Amino acid sequence: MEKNIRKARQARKNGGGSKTAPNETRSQKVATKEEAIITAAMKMFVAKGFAKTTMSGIAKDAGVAEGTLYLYFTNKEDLARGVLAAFYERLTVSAGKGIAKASTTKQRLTFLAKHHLENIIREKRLLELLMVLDRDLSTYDGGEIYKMNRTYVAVFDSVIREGVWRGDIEKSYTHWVLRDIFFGSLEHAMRTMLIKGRENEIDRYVKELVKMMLGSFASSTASRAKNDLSSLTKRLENTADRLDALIEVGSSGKEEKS
Amino acid sequence: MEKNIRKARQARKNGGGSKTAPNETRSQKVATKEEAIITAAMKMFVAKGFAKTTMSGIAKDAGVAEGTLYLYFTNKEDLARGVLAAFYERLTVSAGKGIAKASTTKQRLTFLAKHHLENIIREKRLLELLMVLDRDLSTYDGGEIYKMNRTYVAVFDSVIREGVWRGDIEKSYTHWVLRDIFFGSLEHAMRTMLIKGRENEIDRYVKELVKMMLGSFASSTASRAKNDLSSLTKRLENTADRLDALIEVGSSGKEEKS
DNA sequence: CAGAAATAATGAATAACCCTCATTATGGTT
DNA sequence: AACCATAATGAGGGTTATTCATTATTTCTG
Repeated sequence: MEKNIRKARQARKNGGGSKTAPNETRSQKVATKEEAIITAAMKMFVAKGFAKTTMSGIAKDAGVAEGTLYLYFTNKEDLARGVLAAFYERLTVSAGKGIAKASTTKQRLTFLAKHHLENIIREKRLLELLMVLDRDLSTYDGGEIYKMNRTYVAVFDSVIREGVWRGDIEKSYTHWVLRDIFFGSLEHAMRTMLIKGRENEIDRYVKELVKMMLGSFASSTASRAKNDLSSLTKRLENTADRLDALIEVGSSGKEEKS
Repeated sequence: MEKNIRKARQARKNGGGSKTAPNETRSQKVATKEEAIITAAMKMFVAKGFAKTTMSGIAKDAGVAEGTLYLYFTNKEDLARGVLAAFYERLTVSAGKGIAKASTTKQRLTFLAKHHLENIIREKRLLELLMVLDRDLSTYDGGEIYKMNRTYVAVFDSVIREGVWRGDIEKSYTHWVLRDIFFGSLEHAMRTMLIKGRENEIDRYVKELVKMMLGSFASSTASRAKNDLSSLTKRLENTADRLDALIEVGSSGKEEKS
């Protein structure tokens, strides 16, 4: 019965058509309809959160009957999962693009942090979805969001891995601990920024987080500047910074000053 | 009408009587009844999350009629807020006790981190409440949870302040950034630990987080010098290699093996 | 202490919501 | 054109948060 629709659901991602064009095959129509539903749902979830979003409202906005929603998603939670998956997909793409343009570990981490923070601030309520859907943490592993989240986080992982290889990040840190520190900090920061109206301090926040993650290599060492080791460190830092600057100018024209 | 009950709600915290003793003044009775409601609600929220917790279930467990709940709390969200406030209150007390027993900054941070992580793992679903109630982030400031959260976080703040004063923590870090990094990391860690079944790695996690927060000051001077020398050497080699590569190629932004 | 006044508690009724399913519409195929 | 598998519909069932008219309880007053 609904099996065919569900199959079509997997087969999306290809049809880029946004509006319901006149000459579409049946499965294409199904795909665009699902997109319409997800779009409408995301709009409403972002605007009102999970509880206050109604299925009837989504249906109306997507231009389908209420019952139709249940052909594409088994229930409200499943629909929210679809919304989250789409969100992660978007994030993954834009994060990958940004990383490609940055060369140093510091630049990459900075970009990733800023990118993540800006996005979750813009769509704050989607994180509520994550928590609500985490209800069944045990079965989370197989789910769609989980996979999307994995591929998104993989972007970060690759930056860390290369950072360790380059010697920018202390290798004794456990990978997944670094991940939690990075994303956890940012998501918590989002909350306090929204509460306190500190959205304009994103740059400062990102700077400090990255500094902390890069640890002793990036820190000023000013307070300990008296012995040989410190001077050596400082000199090396200066060299590395100049090298970074050189690479920055050579590879991409834009980017702000450090 | 309900005004008097609400007043009594503020006046709780004093009557320690748990059961409904025969000789109670009216406001005491009200206070114990509210406690019963909050206890029942917390039990259910923790067990089933916000959405699947029903007001009728809470009422039955607390031994009151459904309508009575609405004399003490304006709605389900307000009740959840009360539950969260009670949770923070408990956390604040136990955190304070633990801090008093620890002397060094490292010990204190370690204790706080472990304490927080263990508690939010045990009562994971309460964080879902936080997110759901964050709906009205703008009005959050005046709310009850906000205040309780502030006093809880103040424990952490005092540790940090003293740590900076003692020279254990770099003073260039912004206070609230440190806070976000600390609590955000732990709360995110909780999620991944539950998903991946890594609850047994709490100690390792806490250790790394604290190490990162204390930065270069954490390790003893002797081992630090040795570590730094080898790290410096490696980093210097890496830098030199990258510089060579850069010179050879000219200004291509790509990076690969040395 | 009786009776009045104020306060607290109750639970049936209401409205809103998610979800099901019998029915109808549609697109492709022979 | 007639048929059939698939897609879409929306009224109705069951559940839930919330209200409010009514009842119970405590406190006050003369």
